[in-house]
Amino acid sequence: MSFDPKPRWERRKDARPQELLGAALELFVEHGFAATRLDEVARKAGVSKGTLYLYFESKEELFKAVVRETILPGIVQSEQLLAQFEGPTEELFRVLVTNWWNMVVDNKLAGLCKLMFAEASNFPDLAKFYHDEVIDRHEKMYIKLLERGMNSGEFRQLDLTVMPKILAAPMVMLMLWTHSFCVCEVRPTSVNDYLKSYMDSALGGLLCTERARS
Amino acid sequence: MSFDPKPRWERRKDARPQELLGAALELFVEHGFAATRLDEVARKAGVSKGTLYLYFESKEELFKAVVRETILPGIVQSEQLLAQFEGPTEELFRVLVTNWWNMVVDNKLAGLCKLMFAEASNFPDLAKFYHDEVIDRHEKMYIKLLERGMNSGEFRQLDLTVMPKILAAPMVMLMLWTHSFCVCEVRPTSVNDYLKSYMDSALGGLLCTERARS
Amino acid sequence: MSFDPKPRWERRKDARPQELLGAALELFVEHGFAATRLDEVARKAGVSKGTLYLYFESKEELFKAVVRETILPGIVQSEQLLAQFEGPTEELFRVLVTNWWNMVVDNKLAGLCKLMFAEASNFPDLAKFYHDEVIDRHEKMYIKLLERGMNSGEFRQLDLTVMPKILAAPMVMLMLWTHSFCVCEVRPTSVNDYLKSYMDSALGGLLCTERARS
Amino acid sequence: MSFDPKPRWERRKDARPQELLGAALELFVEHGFAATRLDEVARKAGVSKGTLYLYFESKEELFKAVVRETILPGIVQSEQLLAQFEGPTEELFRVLVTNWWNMVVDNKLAGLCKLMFAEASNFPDLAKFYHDEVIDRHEKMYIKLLERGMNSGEFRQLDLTVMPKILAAPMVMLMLWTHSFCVCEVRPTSVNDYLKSYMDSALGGLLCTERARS
DNA sequence: GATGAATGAGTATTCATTCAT
DNA sequence: GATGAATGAATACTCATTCAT
Repeated sequence: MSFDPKPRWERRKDARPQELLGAALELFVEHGFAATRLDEVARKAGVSKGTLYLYFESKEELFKAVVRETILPGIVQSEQLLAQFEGPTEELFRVLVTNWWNMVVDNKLAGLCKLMFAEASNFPDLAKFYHDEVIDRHEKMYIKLLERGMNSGEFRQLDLTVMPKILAAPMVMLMLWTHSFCVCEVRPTSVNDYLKSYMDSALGGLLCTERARS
Repeated sequence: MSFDPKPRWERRKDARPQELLGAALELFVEHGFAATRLDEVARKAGVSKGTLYLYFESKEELFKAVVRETILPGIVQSEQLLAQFEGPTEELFRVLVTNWWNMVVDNKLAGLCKLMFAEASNFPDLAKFYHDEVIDRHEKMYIKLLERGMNSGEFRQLDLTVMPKILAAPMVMLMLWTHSFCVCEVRPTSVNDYLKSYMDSALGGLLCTERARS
Repeated sequence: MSFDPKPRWERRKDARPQELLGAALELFVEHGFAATRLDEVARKAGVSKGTLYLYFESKEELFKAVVRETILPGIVQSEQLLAQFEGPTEELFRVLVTNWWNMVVDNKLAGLCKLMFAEASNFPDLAKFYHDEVIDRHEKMYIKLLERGMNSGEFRQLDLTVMPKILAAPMVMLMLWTHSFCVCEVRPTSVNDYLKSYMDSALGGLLCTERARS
Repeated sequence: MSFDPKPRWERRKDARPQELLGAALELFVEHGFAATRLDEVARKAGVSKGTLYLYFESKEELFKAVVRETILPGIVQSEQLLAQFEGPTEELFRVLVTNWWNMVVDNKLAGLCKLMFAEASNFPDLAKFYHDEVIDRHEKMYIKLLERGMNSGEFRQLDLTVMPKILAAPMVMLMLWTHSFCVCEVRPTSVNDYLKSYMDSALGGLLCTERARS
């Protein structure tokens, strides 16, 4: 007969950081940086408040770690897709968009994106990081995409300094949307309809009229 | 006999100083809700801290009042424009967009918009108000605009449940942008170029190919 | 009939700082800097914890204020005495010593002195202040005293770089004593005996005059 | 048959590492009791934090052990010196003083002394120990010294209840000095000059022998 | 024995809110 | 009405102590 005393705590050095980041991610996304209590993060992660400080120097560092750990994996995937795709640029665009949303929908990426917009001005260095590692890389991808289309004659001539932002806007808004005004959304939008109309109208604006006509 | 409709929110004083709301608006936009100190608001408005409480029940109520008071004026102007305009829908679209940005650029509307996205989940009733009074009315305007274009044969057939959001996204993003990642923007975007490309590509997606060709 | 409701608190802008400093002085002297809780200081002063922060920016600033406010008055008095005294230097010495102790005995000066020795290394800038404003001025007084005695032929030639410290030591120790090991003092020393023997031996030394003469 | 007196405090382990006490001594002296982190003590001693608790029940016990272990060796040496010395009492006094400082200067005794004055009121039982084992024994030594001088006719008649304290004061102050206001000492005192003047004036006093005689 | 991850009570500090003046 | 001194609940962070490994 084995006696199984419930230990007061467990040693989980390796698993801890991810558990803490996970709990923090969820709460930061839900309440924002300031309104998230470290007490609550600790409780959600099933540890004591002090344990947080074994792994992160401060609330701010925890926040930064959350952003860094969560954001990067997604961006790499898109970059690979762009590099490897063969076929018409229009299709590549549709693939990228679909893939983007699939990546975003099942983790907290969208919430994190909202969080960054909300807190960027309070954390300039984090904003810099996010800008350089996420926004900028994303824009570079879009530039490559547009250049590909323009070079092949599929797309019309476009202003590459502003089009990436314009093109990405409806996708970013979709992400923000689902974490801000979801609370009061009366007619929940069909994401599939949204994506379809977005891709259609975006391409309508991108494609050469010559081609669009055919 | 005058009809006196009960307003949605109650003016506690007839002479409620706009200075308080003005100071609060600026600081809320600059620092966010949580990081804004009432001390600072009072100082900026040139009153004592206690005075704030003569006019607003709490920090939250002050925030709500700021949003409510500041947001509405803008939306009316656009609605009037839409109702009165005569001429091609394409031109109406360009006028609306230009007007939107002009309205937004010289007051704190853009910052307030960012603030709403950041705080919506913490203030459900405010989110509801914002959704109903701003987002929804804005979407209704866009629906009217699109219907006008579709009815006249200028625009192709569009999904009116999602296109308003998609169409507005680049404008909303422009507003968010200028209050979030401005701190680290290395290549400041030309707003004029942005608006031009936005209108061109949006119309490219909206217009009938037949017309777009000509 | 007057109704006398007990007010939740009283406005005492002018009296507060002294009350706070008084309470803080007593507790700092009793427990040292680190072991003194601001909670307790506030309670002793009859205010809430927050009130402390209306008058002092931090625990450290409170500590500094306590030292500054309490120390200086005493030193001025001794300086005046030295400047005005007429008569033999030996008598001046006895007057200064007696006066010193009288100043010290009825307020918390002695405790503050102990405190400074204990905390000096933790508060370098405060140590500097104390050194310059208290120790140094005190030494200058002793130098004047000794010079006076040497010039008049009353005192023998003395090393003025070290004698002030040596001469003051028994007095300083007496102050420290009463605030450190008082807790375990089995045979309480008679201060009068102490002062008498101190003055006698300081003036005359240990040796028999017969022997000293030879 | 060996007599095994129960020691006043119990060694918990035969091999109780002196390294722990050494590291603790240094840090306690440097930062004071409260500001010394056990983390740091452990790191300096090259052990883990938990290990400290194998040897000492608590931070307080560690502190007490540090004081007890460090203090005693010094005092014995002086006692032996006093018992064995043959020659004039004046010379014995000079030998004792010189020896005292030599003992103190190269270990942390002086720092520990300062520490005791600072913390005595927080550790009454430690204060008692220090008082009985250090201060009292020291005073008894001085009493013997003075009696020796008085009996031999070298010293004049002195109040033995207070003179030991008075006589020791400049030495104690020298120890405190070097660990308190050293941080802001502008004109560093020469210890040799200090000791010389101390011994001279203690023995001879301030007054001219000519005048003292009369 | 030794380790160091985990704990959680404790404390300085902040700031929205109240209310005596 | 206006003020700003006073409040005290709330919270980030620390660190002596414990105990699973």
